[in-house]
Amino acid sequence: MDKVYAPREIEARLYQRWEASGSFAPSGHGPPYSIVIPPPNVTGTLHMGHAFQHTLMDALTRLHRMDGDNTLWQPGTDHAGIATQMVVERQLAAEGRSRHDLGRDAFVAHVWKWKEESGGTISRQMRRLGASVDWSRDRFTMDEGMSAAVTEVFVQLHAEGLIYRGQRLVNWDPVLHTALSDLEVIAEPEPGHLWHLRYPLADGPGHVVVATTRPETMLGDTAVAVNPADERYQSLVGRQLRLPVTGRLIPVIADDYVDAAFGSGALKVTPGHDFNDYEVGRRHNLPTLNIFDRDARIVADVAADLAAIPAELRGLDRFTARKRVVALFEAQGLLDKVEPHSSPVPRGDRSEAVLEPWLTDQWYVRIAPLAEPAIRAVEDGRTRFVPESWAKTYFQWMHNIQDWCISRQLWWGHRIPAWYDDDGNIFVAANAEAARKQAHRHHGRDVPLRQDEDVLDTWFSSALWPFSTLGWPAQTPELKTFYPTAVLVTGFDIIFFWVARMIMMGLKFAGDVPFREVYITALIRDEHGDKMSKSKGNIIDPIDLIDGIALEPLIAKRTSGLMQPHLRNSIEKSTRKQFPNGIPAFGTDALRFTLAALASGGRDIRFDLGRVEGYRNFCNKIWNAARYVLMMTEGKDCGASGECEFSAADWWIRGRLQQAITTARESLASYRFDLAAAALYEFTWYEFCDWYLEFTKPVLQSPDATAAAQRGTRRTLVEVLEALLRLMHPLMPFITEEIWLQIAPLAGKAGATIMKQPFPRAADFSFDAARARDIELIKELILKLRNIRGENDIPASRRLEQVFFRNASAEQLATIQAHARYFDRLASARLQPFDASCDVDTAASALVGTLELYVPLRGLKDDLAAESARVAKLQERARKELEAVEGRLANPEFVRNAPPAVTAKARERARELERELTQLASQLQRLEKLR
RNA sequence: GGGCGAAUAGCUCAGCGGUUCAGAGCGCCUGCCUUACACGCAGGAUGUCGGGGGUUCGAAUCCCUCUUCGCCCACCA
Repeated sequence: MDKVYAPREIEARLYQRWEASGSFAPSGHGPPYSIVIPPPNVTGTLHMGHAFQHTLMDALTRLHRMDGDNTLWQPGTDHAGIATQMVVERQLAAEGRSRHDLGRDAFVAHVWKWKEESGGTISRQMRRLGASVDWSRDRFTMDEGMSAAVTEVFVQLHAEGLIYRGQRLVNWDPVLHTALSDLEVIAEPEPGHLWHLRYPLADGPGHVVVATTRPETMLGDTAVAVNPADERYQSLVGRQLRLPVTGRLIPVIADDYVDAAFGSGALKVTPGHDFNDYEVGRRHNLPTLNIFDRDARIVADVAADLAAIPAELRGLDRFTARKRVVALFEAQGLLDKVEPHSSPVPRGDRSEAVLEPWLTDQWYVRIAPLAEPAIRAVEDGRTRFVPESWAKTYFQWMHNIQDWCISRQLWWGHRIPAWYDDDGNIFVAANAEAARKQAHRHHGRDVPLRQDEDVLDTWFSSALWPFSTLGWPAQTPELKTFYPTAVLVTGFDIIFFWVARMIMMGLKFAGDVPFREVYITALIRDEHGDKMSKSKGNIIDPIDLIDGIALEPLIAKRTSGLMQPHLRNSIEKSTRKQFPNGIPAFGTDALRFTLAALASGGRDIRFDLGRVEGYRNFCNKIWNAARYVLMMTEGKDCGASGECEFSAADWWIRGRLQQAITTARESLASYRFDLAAAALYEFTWYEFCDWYLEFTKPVLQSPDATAAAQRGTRRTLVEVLEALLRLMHPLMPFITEEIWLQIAPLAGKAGATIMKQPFPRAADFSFDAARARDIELIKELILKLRNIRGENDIPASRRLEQVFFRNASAEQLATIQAHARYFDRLASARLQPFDASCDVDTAASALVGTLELYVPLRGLKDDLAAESARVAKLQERARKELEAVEGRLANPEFVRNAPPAVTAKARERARELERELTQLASQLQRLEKLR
């Protein structure tokens, strides 16, 4: 083995072996355990969020697989309708072409081709992370099977009246030319203006002032509304106004929706281009005028009822039109005033284009009937959110859920299984043939049909993912075995988009909740707490943490393909500052362990490179511990033959391992990966390496140790390490496998891979608490000695030949004498019973219980100032604590009310501290006397 | 407007059904290349646990309130 752990070659070799041997496929005979992956965009690349979630899913999968469960981690990718189409269209645009140049069929074929070429990136990256997904079951949302499930669900929901086609306002993206669902709208306040416009009365002098952020929409106004209780306007309700610019007549109406305190208290009503106005219009039977075309330009060809739009405005973009309309008002003296005003502007989450409420025909899911059982499923715990507080978020949205617009005017996606005849009749069917039959029945003859041009929202197919990937609508064995899945691991950003919809669809079509638990992970942010994004230039590619990357390539990566090229310089600067030497290679296990260690219950994780480095060091620590164990045991008798004699240290480390196993198991069961990681780290480093390995040295390297004792220690060494590797394997698959393959035979274990070995159970280890107890005393004595040594600057090379102790119990005496070699080796000290040769006056001393320890300093350290300072510090500390404890004991309420165990403990502690203080005081006195 | 989080050592975070709970990593200080590991070893320093109030024998931990920061939903044109 090399002195330093070199992950790169090991990782590649092991993953290939695992995959080739089919180790990822379900095979356990225990209860089924399944996780479906949140399908990443097929065209995308892995980001830190994926690495994070995949690490956790893989840890769970490996844990359950080791436990013997019939374990499936279902992989797959999502066609990501809008995102993918945009990427491909951008590529075409770079060649000076548009999708319309190609035509629908050729374009879709083009996207498929590109998917085949680039779709492998994600799976390659997942392999680098060690993801043990069953690749043989890889799925894509537009596969035949998935598409069949989509059609089946659509047809059935339609048959039940839960999918309908309707004309209403939608969020229209005038750049992408598609409708969007409410969830895809991001509304952030943006600075703008509030224009106060005068609308003259039609039948006399005077006017009403309306305030608006969107003056251009006045071309579609069909009323002005005031609050019915607003006395200022009561006399005007029912009268007509002459809408400027157009000359149309519109009524003044009264509606509670209007806030009398806002603006002028009079609201221009544009039912065709505002969601609230649309509702007002419906209540008052107002006409709805559509003044924009699909590009959100003022309609160029003029419908009869819009004839009043002046020619000069036709065809203008809405923002140009805005300026023109304002100018027209101003020219006519109808512009009352303009105020700066900030208001939310709705933008598409993908295109970032300003959306336009637009009247169109779209397909909707009537969602309330589906939501109701999904609410109950979470209420009664059939699906449990972890952390639980996310259930509130879920409920809040579900209780206010709106019908879901599922049609998109895109080409990439599942085409809607609906056909139209020339009369506008709709035939929804699984395929064209079935639709034709329906039409034939309806008409009594064959009629020409054309299929709906639209495709479905990407999330429609995602909603079916937990059962469609398992073969639904066919009742496959996989579906029976693995549905419902055990847990969904995902981020809170898609609770509405995805989690809620899966629960609704799962209950509706698969007859049960899709997962028993939803573990909501935190969001990975950069070191400043900012979201990682391409445009901020703060993205860290998980693969770069694994392999490392030099500064220049990193800068190139972060600054290439920027949507806003002007950010280039600042990104380069901050990158140079943060990573002056690029990023070193840390290896997969270090990254995975870091991600697990960061997975506490919070919502945000600030990614800290220092942590990765620390855990890279941890990998190296494990590696070297294994090297040591191998050196000590390879080719030697590890207890296979002959009696084993186990030392106190051997028993002690078993006990500590048991504790680590228990903590790790409990932590993983409750998704506290951070606590599991901490338990493993602490056991490995602070107990196994710092203490136990050191305890083995005097036994294994000393000629006077018996063969039985050496066998016992070797056996413990290999057994504990072997179990520890299994314990760590779910989080650190590579290093554990690499070492395990070498250690397992020594521990008497056979197997081709650690992956299929049982995850340790505390009960696997017999443990003798009484035998282990000696170690606590030994550790404490060694720590005191080291403290004295350190504070007095006595170099480690200087042996403490004479350390005296007195007031030891018989048991303590026996322990110390039996373990002389531990003190020799770990503290470089020799302990002996107190006698007259010990010069107490010039000795450093310490107290362990009643046992007094003396380290004569004469000849080692003649200046006693350091020792004085050390003792004074201890005294101060003890005095403070005693004060606190006595204060508590002096309180009669405490003595009366606190549980007896607590008061007894406090009294005991007080006695201890008093003893300590007495000793420290006399010590200090002696030291001071000599100075 | 409604809902949800967070505030603990210089930094990133544990601890939050109450009495050795004031912790970890990184950073910092002092010694050490002690044949598993300098990606290391040994020793050490560091915080009125955001402010205020309350409950209690006892609160970082429970309750109220304030301040600051963040997120989600709704959106008064």
